[in-house]
Amino acid sequence: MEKLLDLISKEMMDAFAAAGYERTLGKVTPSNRPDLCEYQCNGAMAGAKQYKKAPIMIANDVAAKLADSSVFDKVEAVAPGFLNLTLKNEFVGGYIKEMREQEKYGLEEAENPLDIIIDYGGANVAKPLHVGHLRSAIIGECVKRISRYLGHHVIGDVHLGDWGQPMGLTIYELKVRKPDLVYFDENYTGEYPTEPPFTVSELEEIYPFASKRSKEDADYKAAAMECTFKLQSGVRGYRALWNHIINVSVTDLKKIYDKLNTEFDLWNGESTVHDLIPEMVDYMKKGGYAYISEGALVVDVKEETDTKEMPPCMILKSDGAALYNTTDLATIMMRMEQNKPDKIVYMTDKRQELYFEQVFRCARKTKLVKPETQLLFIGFGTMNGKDGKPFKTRDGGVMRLETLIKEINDEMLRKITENRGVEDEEARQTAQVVGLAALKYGDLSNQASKDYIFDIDRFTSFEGDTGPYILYTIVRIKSILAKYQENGGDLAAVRNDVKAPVSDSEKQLMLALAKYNASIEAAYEETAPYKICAYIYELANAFNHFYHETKIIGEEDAQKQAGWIALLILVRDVLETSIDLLGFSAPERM
RNA sequence: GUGCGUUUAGCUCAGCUGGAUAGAGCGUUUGGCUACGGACCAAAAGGUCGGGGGUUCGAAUCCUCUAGCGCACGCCA
Repeated sequence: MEKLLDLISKEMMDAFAAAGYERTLGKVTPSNRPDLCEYQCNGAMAGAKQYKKAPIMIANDVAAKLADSSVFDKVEAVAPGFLNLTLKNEFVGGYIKEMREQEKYGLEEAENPLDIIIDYGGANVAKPLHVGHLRSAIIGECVKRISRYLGHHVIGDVHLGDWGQPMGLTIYELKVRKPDLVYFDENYTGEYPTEPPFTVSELEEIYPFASKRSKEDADYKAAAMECTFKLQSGVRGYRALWNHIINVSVTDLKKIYDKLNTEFDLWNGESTVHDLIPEMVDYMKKGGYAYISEGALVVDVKEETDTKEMPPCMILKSDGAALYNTTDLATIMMRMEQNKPDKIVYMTDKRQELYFEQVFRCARKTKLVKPETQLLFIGFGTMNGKDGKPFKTRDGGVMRLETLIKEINDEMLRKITENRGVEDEEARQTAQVVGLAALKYGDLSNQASKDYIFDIDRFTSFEGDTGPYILYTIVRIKSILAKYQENGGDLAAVRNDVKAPVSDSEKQLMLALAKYNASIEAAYEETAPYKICAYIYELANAFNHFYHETKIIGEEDAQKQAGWIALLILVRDVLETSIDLLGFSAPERM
C-alpha cells in the first residue's frame, strides 16, 4: 500500500505537470504550521528561478488545477509561495479503512528479501552480563524484529566470548582450588561426570578473581596461559571442563536474555571457528595478502582516499596466537560458507568502529566476502548515569544487568501497588512487563549512536515520552473495548467499520495512524528504532486527545460508535505491533 | 598529533532532502474529576540553535575557521 505522503505528492505532482511545471516540484511534506494546514508543498518557491516567475504565481497556477481534487479539501496559495494543504475527510477515512484491511497495516514487505545475520549480544562465558551488554541486546533484538517483519530472513547470533585467555584463567583457578578433580588427571581415560563441579555463582566469582591475580602474579599468569594452550590444543579433561563452563554459563545467560525478551537463533562463539583459523591464515598468506610486520601477521587495509591513519588489520599476534580480529574474520568466512548472507550486521559499542572498519576492509581485500555482501557496523553510544559519566553502581563498580532489571521492576512494583493498594502476584507480573517497557523504551527512544543518560525515575514515569505511557494508552483502549463488549457489542463485527472522521481530533488521530508504513520503513532503512518510538508516542498522544473529546461508550448512534470502535481496535493493533517490534508487550491491566 | 562524534529551553531530547512563528517531555505556573481508567487532558512562561565568517530570496540544517566536551588510533575485546 502506497504511503500517504507519496499518494498526496503524486496528486500534487500531477497538478504541477498539468500547470506546465516540472513534476518533481510537487513534493509534499508534513506541515510545519499545523495551525494553518495539514500538509504543505514548497515547490513553487523552488521553481521560481527556473521559470522566472514569482513563486506565488506558480502556486496559484497549481492551486487552480486542484480545485476539484478528490484528495484535497483545501489548497491555499500563500505568500511568498507556500501551498497549504488540507485533506478531504473521505480520503483520509478511505486510507485508514484500507490500512485496516491489510495484514501489516499498509506496510509493504521487501521485494527482495535478504538473508541477514545480526551479530549482537556479545556475552562472555563465565562473566555475568552487566549494563555494558544492555544496549547491544536491546537494539540488536529490535533491529532483528524489524528486519524480519519486513520479510527478510534473519539469523541472530550472540557471538559468545568463549575462547582464549579468560577460559584459561578460569580453568587454572579451578585447578588451584580443586586440584583433585578428575579433569586434571592426565592419565584418566574414562567418561567425565555429567554434572559440573561448580555452580554459576562460583563461576562468576572465579574469573574476576583469576583475572586480577594474573595481573599481579607473573607465574600465575604463565600457568593460566598454559591452560589456555592446552584447552585450545584439545586436551580431553580441559575440553570437558570447558564444556561444563559453557553449559552452566549459557543456561544462566539465557535466563537473563529471556527476561529482556531477547532470543538468539545461534549461540556460536569464538570457539566455533577455532579449527578454521589455520586454514584462513594459510589462505591469506598464499594469496599474498598477509605479511609479517613487527613480528605480527598483518594485512594492509589502507586506501588511497584515506584522510586518517589506518593501521593494518592484525591476523596473528607476534607469538602466533589468534586474537579478536582472527575469530571475527574466520566467523565471516564460516558464515559465507554456511549461510551465504547478503548482509551481516554488527551491533557493538561505537568505540569499536575503527576496528570493524579494518576487519571489513580486510574481508573485502582478501575476498572472504563477495563484493555485493553488505557488512554493516552499527555502533551505539554509552549508557551514562545522571552525572553524564558511564553508568556505575554507588560504589563505582559495574552494575550487573540482573541488578539493573530488578531495580527497575522494584520501582515499577512500588508504583503499581501504590496506585492499586495491593501487592499480589498479578501486580508483580505487571511490574515486570511494564518495567521491561520502561527500560527498553528509555533506551530505544534515543538515537542508537548517541550516548544517553539512564534515569530510572524518568524511565519508569507514566507521564511523557516513556514506555509506561505507551502501555497505559494501550491498556486504556483495551478497557474501553472490554466495556463495549460488556454492553453487548461485538468487536469482530465492527472491526472493519472504519469511517470518514467526523471531528478534528479524530482526523488527527487518523493522520497519525497513517504514518505507520513510512515510520517502520524508515526505522529499517536507517537502522533507527527511535523512529518507531517517536511514531507510537505521536500516535498515543493523538489517541488520548481524541479520547478526551469523544464519548465513545455513551454514544447513541450505533453506526457512529461502530466507526470509533473500529478505529480504536486499529490503534490498539498498530500500537501492539509496534511495541512488539521494539521488543516488549503490554499487560491487560496496570 | 590524526580522525570521528557531539554542542538546540533550567534538565532530557526531536528537528526528515535548507523554507512561514525552532518543536516535544520533565520541571515551574494555571485550569479541567457526574472516572468510557485524572497513571489523563488543556493552557502559560521559558531558546541570540557553542562562537565567527560565507553560500542563498531564505540556514539549527550546506561550506569554512574556531572553542568546549567525548571517543578511537597494531599485538585487549
